[in-house]
Order: sequence, then C-alpha cells, then structure tokens
Amino acid sequence: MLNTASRKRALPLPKTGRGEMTRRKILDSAKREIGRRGFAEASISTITAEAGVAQGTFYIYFRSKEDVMRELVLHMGRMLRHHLTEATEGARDRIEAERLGLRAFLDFVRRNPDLYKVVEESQFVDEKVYRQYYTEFAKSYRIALAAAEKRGEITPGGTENAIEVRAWMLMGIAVFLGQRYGLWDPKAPLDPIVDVATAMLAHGMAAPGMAAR
Amino acid sequence: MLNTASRKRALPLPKTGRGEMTRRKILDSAKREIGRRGFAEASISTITAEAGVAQGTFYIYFRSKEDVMRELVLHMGRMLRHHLTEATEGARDRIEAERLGLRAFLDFVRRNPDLYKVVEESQFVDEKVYRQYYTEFAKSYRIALAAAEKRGEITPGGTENAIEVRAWMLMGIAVFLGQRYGLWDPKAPLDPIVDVATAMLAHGMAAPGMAAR
DNA sequence: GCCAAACATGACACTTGATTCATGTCTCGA
DNA sequence: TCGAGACATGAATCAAGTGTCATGTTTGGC
Repeated sequence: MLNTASRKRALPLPKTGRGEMTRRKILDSAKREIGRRGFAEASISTITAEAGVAQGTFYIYFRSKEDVMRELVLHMGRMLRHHLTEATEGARDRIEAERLGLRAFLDFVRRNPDLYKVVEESQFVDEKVYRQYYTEFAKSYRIALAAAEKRGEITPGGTENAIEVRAWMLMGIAVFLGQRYGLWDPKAPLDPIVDVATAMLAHGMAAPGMAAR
Repeated sequence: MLNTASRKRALPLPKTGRGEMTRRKILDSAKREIGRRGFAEASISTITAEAGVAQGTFYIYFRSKEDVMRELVLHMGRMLRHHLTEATEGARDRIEAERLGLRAFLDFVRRNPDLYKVVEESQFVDEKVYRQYYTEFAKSYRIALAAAEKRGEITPGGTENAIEVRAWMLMGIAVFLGQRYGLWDPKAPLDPIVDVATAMLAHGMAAPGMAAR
C-alpha cells in the first residue's frame, strides 16, 4: 500500500479551471481532516464528502492519502517561507530578524494549526518529505546566519558545523514555542513570549560572572 | 475502536513471574516495532510473533495498540528522568547542568532511538499522554530554573511566565538536536555540538555592542 | 500432590476503509 | 457547434489486521 505506486512522480496537474477548483477543494478539506483527526483517522470518504465530490474523484488528483500529505507539506513550506521572508525583510540585524521571524511563525501556527499539524505528522508517514522540509529550512538559516556573522551582527560560531547546530537550535525553539503557545495555548499574548525568547537568543541566560566556559 | 474500552484504567499487572516476563517481552517488541515501522504499520501480529507469543496473549496485558504506546511513553519518561538526574547531579551550576543534561539526552536518544520515536509519535495517537510527558518535563525544568535563578546562576527571567518560556525553549533545543544528531546523524561527535549549544544557552549569539532588544 | 487462579493459544468472525472501474457528463479549442 | 480529452461518479471489490473466545496449560499456595 505504501511504496508501490505512491512513490512515483505526482499526478499531472489539472488542465481546466474546473479541475483546478476540484483539486483545491480536496486539498483543502484534506488539510482540515488530517490536521484535526490525524492521518490515520482521516478517511478519503470524509475528505471527499466534505469537499463535495465523489470518492473516486480523489484518485484523479492524488494517488493515495500519503500523496496528499506530501503535497500539503510542500504547500506549507512555500507558504511559511513566504510569510517569514515578508515578516523579516525590514529587520535591522539578525537578532531583530529572529524576533520578527519567531513572532511571524507563532502567528502562522495560530492561523494554520491544521496545516502545521499535518507537517509534524508527516514525519511518521513519509519521513523523506519531512526531512526535506526541515533540511531546507536549515539551509536558509545557515545562509542567513553566515551572512549575519560576516556582517558582525552575531558572534562567530567558529566551525561551519556550529552554524548548523545553531540553526537546528533555533528551529527547535520555534517549533516548541509553536506547539506550546501556538497550538496548546492559542490565547496567550505573544509579545512577552517573543521578548523572553529573543533576549535568550541574544544574550543567553548565564548570570554575568558565572563560569560557563 | 479508540475510545470505548481503551480509555479505561490499565489492565491489572501480571501476578506471576511468567506473566511479568511475557508482558515485558511484548512491551519490548512493541517498542521495536512501533519505533521502527511506525504506529500504523506495526501490527499486533508482528509484535506478538517477535515476542514469541500468540496473538491473543497480547490482550491479556494490553487493551489495544494505543494502550502499549501509552505504557511506552510512561516508560520512557521514567527512564529519561532517571538518566538525566544521574547525569546532572554533579553540576556546579545551571549552565553546567544544561551541558551535561543535553549531552546525556543526546546519548539517550542514540541508545534508544526506537523508544524515542514512539514518544514523538504518541502525539498523534494519544495526545494526552504526550502532553503530559512534556508538561511534566517542563515542570521539572521550571523548578530547576527558578532555583538556579535564586542562586544567582542565571539571569532573572522576570515574570513567572518567562521561566516557562525558557523551559520550552530548552526542551525544543534538546528535541531538535536529538532529532538531527541523535537520530539522523548518529555518528557525529557530540562534544562539539554540545559545546556550541551550551555557549549559545549561556551567552546567546548577539555580537557585543549590538542593539539586541 | 491438588486445585483455583493465572496465563496462553490460535483460528476466525468482523470491521473498516482504500482503491478500482465501467459508465457518464463537461469543457473548450478549432 | 462538435468532438476529444478532461473530469466526475459511486457501487463493488479487496486487503488487512483487530479483537474474541472456547479450549488448553502452568503456577504456586496450601
């Protein structure tokens, strides 16, 4: 059921307006269904019913449930990337970019909880896309951090590897705060949270005069 | 299938040595199976086969696959807590405790990748245990951070809320580094990674003289 | 040694939902 | 306006694995 046909290249995109509409509707209710009830509980029949099409229609556009999920992960990647680029482009320095980016990320999670959950669950459905998703973000991060380092905005990490570690730390912070305050506590004011996080990113938490190597 | 019987209190523990042995064997191969193939792909029949017992035996000890998973999450919580307590008890200050804890965590993930993955996936099978798992860790963290703050080892976060934010940041860092270097790149030397991370926790990454608010 | 409780067996009845397909209907360029 | 490709239908097929249960076997206290 997993690796036979579903591994192949995606099905051709629709060629008419009607088709595009239908595909979008399916994708949309798949996002909602999978996001809310989880991949296992979400059924094709529920998805198509909510989209207002017949079951078979699903298979005109997607090979399987895994296939829609993959598509949704890609979609989230594009949307989030766009959202973040926009949010951070006015930043004066890297630290401010981190603040703005984190803020924008938390906003995004609150606005798109279903999509966000789909991406997280994709890890257990198609690890490859999931890895790709984060690996690409890590790459952007590395580039941004290296540039900031060159500009003297952040302390030199040292090795090339250090940049990678920092990138993953930053992503981990975002994801966990996204989970805690984006999904689980969606009413908490974001500004204080982002302030604390940014201060920690900028200066750490060691009291002045502590050893801390 | 989900919320009928499986929500109830756990089945009574075995009363004989034989029973204990059997239960343990099932738990063990469940860990392996679910960890490696994922919850959906893991079948009771595979689990029992690998444990060397009949299918029906499974239901003497567990109500369902969800039920074993819950048990495994609890188990991981206990093991990890113990491992971390042991690893950090010699620390001179909070920053050193963070270093030792992170190092121990990454070790743990490398040694128990299956169990670790089960916990992560539990989020999509029984969100309640998953939340409980992290909420409890967050609580320990809050206590440790508050104490360190009082001892003057770390900068005061300010509000009570700040401690919570820091705790989730620290967990996010650990989890993401665990994923990246524990699971995905299990050969990379840990010390340099932990060094970079600790430095970042201690002092942040803002270059001296940068605005950073 | 005996027996009641505990444990183990494994075939199978059942549920569930994914995917197929034969049969229409619609779209849009020429 | 026509027709070929595109799109849509939904009932039928099919696979897969869960959880049950009637029937043994083992354990350990007495």
